[in-house]
Amino acid sequence: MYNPPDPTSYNALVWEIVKQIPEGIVSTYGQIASMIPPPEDVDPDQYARLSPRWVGTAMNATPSGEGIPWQRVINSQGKISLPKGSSGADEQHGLLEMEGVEFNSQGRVDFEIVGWEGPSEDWLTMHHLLPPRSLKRRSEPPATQPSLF
DNA sequence: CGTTTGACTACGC
DNA sequence: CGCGTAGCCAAAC
Repeated sequence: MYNPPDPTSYNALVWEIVKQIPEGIVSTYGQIASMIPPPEDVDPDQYARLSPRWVGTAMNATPSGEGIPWQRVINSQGKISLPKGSSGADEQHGLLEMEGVEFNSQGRVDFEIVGWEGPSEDWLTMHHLLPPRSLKRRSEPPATQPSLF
């Protein structure tokens, strides 16, 4: 994968966003990446493909003791991404269950129930970020969006 | 100094 | 549901 233009500031931004995830709620690498605007000199498509991995890299470098709820970031399949059986995966699973997040028999959470909707519009605007893409992949998307005008 | 390997994701079988 | 693939950088081996 290739790395973000400025890994240091990118990581800090990722952690800042992760801090906004409420207890008992989870987000995904891709959803967090979708809030961070692509640099102007980067192809949007390429950015969309690679940025989730940058978020993963940022999470891997999460500093401890700064109140960053790293456990609330899982993959798009609703599963924990840390190596299965590793102490890290066990810890993440435990912390989430502690918050009331439930896993089914296949080790997956239900985004319909615990999926994050993202920070408030105000917070996003304040930080120059984009609205996150929804975690719920509905087989039946809203065909007709009520006109706002 | 050449290879391997990433806390990812969407998509096809 | 599980497995393989592309993406194509850079740090760790």
